[in-house]
Amino acid sequence: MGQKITIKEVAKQANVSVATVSRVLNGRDRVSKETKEKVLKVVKELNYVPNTTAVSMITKQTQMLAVVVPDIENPFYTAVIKGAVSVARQEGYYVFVFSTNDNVKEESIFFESAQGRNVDGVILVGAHKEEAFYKSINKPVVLVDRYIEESGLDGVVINNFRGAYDATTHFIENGHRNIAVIIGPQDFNDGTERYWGYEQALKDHNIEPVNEYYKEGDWTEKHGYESTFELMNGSNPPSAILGANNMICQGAIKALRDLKLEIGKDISLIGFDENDIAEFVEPRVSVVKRPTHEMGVHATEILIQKLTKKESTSTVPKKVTLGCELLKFGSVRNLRNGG
Amino acid sequence: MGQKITIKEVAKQANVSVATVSRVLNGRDRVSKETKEKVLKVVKELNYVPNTTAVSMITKQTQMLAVVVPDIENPFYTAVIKGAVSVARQEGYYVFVFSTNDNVKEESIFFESAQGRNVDGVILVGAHKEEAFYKSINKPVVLVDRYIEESGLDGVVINNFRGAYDATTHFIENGHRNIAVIIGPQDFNDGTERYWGYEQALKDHNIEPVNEYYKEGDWTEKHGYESTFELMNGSNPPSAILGANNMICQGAIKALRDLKLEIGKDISLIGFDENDIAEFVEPRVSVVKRPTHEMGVHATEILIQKLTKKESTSTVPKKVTLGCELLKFGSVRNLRNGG
DNA sequence: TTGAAAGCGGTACCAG
DNA sequence: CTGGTACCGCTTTCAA
Repeated sequence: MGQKITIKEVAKQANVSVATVSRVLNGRDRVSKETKEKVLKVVKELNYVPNTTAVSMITKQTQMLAVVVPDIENPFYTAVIKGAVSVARQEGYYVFVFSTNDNVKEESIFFESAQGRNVDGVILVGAHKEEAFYKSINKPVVLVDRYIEESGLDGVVINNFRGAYDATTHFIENGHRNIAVIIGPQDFNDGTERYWGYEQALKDHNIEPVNEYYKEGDWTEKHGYESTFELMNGSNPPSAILGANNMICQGAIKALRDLKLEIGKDISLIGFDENDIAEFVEPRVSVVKRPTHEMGVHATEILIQKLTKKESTSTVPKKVTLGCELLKFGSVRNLRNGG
Repeated sequence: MGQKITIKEVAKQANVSVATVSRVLNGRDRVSKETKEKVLKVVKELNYVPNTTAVSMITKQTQMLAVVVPDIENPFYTAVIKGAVSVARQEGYYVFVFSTNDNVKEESIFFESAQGRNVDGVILVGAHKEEAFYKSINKPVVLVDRYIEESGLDGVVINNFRGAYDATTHFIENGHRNIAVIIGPQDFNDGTERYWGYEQALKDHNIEPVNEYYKEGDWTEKHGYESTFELMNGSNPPSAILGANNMICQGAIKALRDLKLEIGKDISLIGFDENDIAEFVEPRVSVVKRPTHEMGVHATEILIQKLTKKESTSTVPKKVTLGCELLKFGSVRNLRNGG
C-alpha cells in the first residue's frame, strides 16, 4: 500500500545509476537519448512517482501553500480560497486550508506547528492584531483583507473606506440623513476603515454622526438582527441602515422582515458583500461588492512571486488595494423626489 | 527564514548525542532526569522544532489527510470538511482540502500527484463512477456521500432513499397526488436512491409516477429554477415539488417567487439539505436535513482508525449509513382538511 | 555521458 | 542510560 517502488528500483531495472534516473526525470544534465528512453520506459512500466517527501528534504521546498482563514464556512473566505487555489494549482502548488475560528489561540497553534511542518508560504486572514505576531512568522506571508498598517508586510486588501463612503454617500444623495451603521469590532482595519468611510461621508455632507445610530458588535447575523430591532424600535428610527458585512446584512434583512418593514420603502438598506439573502429578497438589496476571488488570486500571485524570485525588488513591501463596487438595486428609497 | 536549527545543533549545545535529543523529544527510551532537563532547556532556548519532513521520511507518515470534494463553495461540503477537520485536529492530523469541480479529470490529476505526495489517507466525495478508479487508489480511503455499492469500500453515506421516501410520503399524507421531483443525474447513488425513495413512496400509495413530473438535470440552482417554471407552466401543474438538493431547492423557491406562487398555498415544496433561502422564506421550507457535519466526523474517525489500528478487523468493510431528518415547516399544504 | 558517494534531518538499532 | 551509525529516497557535486 502506498509508495513502494523507489528510484533505486527504477535504476536497477534500467541498468543505470540512481543519479542517471534522477537526471532523466529532472532534465538537469545531458543524458544520452538511449539511456533516457530506457529509463523512461521503466518509469512508465513501474508507474514510478518520486517521493515528494524525500525531494522536499533536499530542495527545502514542499510546493505547499497554507491558506489560513477565520471560517471555512463563510462564503467570503471560500471565495478567497478558491481564488488562491486556482493560481496555486496553475503554478504547481498545493493548498492546505486551515480554519482558525477567528481565534488567536488556534491561529498561534497553527503557526507553531507549521514551523516544522513545511509549507513554503502562507496566505493569511489573520486573527491577531499585533504586528509582532506577523513578524514572528518566519515564512513568507501575504496578508489578506486584514492588514496591519505601516507594518511593511505584504498584503492584499480592499478599500473598505471607499466602500463604506460610497454606500453612505448613496444614502445621502437620496435624501437620507438618519443613517445607521451596524458594524463589527473596531480593533482591525476592516472594521475601522468602514466606520471611517461612513463617518467621513456624513461629515462631508454636514451630518453629525449620532451615537444612537452606531451599533458595534460581532460580525454575525445575530448582531445584525438584534441591532436592527433596537434601531427600529428606538425613539428615533433611522431611515437607512448600512450593514457592514454579509452576516450582519442577512441579520438585518431577517429583522426587517420580522418587523414587517418593507425594504426600499419603510427602510433603506445597503450591505457589505454579496449574500444569498440580499440577492433573494425583493427589492434586491444593494451591496458593496468586494472582489473576493481576486483577493485570493492576487495574494497567491504575490506569494508565489516572493517564493520564486528571490532577488528582484523583494524588499519593497507590496500592499495591493483592490476597489469595491456599489451594486445598486432597489433597496434605497429616494426621499428627494417625494418618493 | 524558515527551518534553521536542527537536532544536531541542539545535541551540540546540550553536549549530548543526537540520539539522546531524539529520545528526550519522543519519550521513547528512558533518559536520566538531568540530561532530559538539559536537552529541554536547549530546545526551548533555540526554539527548536523538529523538521516534519525528515520525520516523515522515516515514519512513512505525514499526519496529513486529504479531503477531496466537488466544490469548496457548496455549504454542504464545507460542513463535511469542518467535521473532518475537527476530528483530524484532535487526533493530530492536518487536513488538506482539494476541490475537483466535480470533474473526473481533475480528480484523477489529484490522485496521480497524490501518489508521491504523502497524505496518509483520503476522504473523498468522488466524481468518478467506476469502482475500478476507487480501487486503484493505493491509499486508505473513506468515501463520503457517494458510494459504490457492493464495492467493499469504506464509506459514510446517508439514507437517501429514506429521506426522499419520507418527504414524498409527507406530501401524500397531506393529500397530494400530483407530486413532481426535480433531481440530479441518475448515475450515482445520491441521485438514484433519492429517486427510488420518491418512486417507492408513490407506489406504496398507489400513485403511478408520471413522466411529466420527473425533471432530471444537474444539481444546480439553474436546473431547479428552470424545471419549476416548466412544471408550473405545464398543462397539468403538480401540487407539490420535491427539490432533491440544496441548490435545486433554492432555484425552485426563486422560480416560485417569480411565478408569484405562494409556497404552502399555491404549491407545496420540500427540499433536500438546509439552505439559507429555504430558511428565510415564509413559510419556511421543509427540508430533509442531512447530518453533514457528522458525515465528515464519522468518515475521519473511520479513516484514522484504519490508519492507526493496522491489525483488528480492518478487512471488514465499514459502510456507515446515517439517517436524515424531515424538518417540517409550513411549506406543505394540507389538501385533506379542505385546507 | 555516467556512476559513486556525500548528505538533507531525523529515528532506531546495536554496543558500551 | 547514552553514543555511534546505518539508513529513509532523493539530488547533487566530483570523478571517471
